[in-house]
Amino acid sequence: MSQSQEGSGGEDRSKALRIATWNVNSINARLDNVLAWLRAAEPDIVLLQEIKCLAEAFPRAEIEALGYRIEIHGQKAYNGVAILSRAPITVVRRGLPGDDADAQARYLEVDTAGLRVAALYLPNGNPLGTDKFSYKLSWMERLRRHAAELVEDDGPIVLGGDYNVIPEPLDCHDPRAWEGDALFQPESRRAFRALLHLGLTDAFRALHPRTAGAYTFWDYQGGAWPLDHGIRIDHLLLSPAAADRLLSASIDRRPRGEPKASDHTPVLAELRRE
DNA sequence: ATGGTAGGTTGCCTA
Repeated sequence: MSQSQEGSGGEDRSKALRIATWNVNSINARLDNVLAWLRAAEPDIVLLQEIKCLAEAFPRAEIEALGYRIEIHGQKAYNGVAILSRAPITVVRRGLPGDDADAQARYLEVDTAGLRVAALYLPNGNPLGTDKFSYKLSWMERLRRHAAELVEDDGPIVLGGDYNVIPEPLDCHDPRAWEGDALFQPESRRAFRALLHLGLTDAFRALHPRTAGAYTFWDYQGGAWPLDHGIRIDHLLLSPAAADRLLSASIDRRPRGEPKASDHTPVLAELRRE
């Protein structure tokens, strides 16, 4: 039997499924950067955060022209998440369950390409001692409860986004500089670990357990990017069935160095196709 | 050193 006869049906079937998350800090301010990156990186699924617009203001046509379907949970000026996929998308829910009074657009969950996928933009939580920090912690508890329900199903799930949590000292240039920050508080880190304890896998850290300097965010202020004073706060968390298919995980630093860059850069994972 | 930069509902809020 010729090897080349096996798997006839196209090279695409053997290529990995590429899923990315990127906080773009306004999709309209970032459109040229996003289009260039989509062409270069060729992801199959992209989770976007901080689109900062309602669905009707999203630059849908330009992104659809590159072959993506789009679903949006938008908000004017603040927050907002979207999911792009080369495969058909079915929306499961807009908004995180657990607080009907919460109007902030930070969560979108869909089925696409045989996966359950959520794009999330976790509250920043600064400054400490305010309702912003308590909102962050209550949002994380809502996420934990919802994720616990999701993982009861044995299917492949990807919960990706801007978690606004530095999981470990290894994930920042100078841990002392972040001591008073909501992103590095013991409560925030404990709530992140509680997600891992549900059986979720941090895709990047699982494959690069000791890699330092693997940042996804560099503040616009203080020369953080040229000094490489970054933090790793954008994460792809995988259910066991998704983690079993994990082939690679990486951070693409190039977009952060482009003109008019977002302060975040994309995180990518490759999953074996079923 | 409570600064600095960037985006949007801009002379203020969020990050």
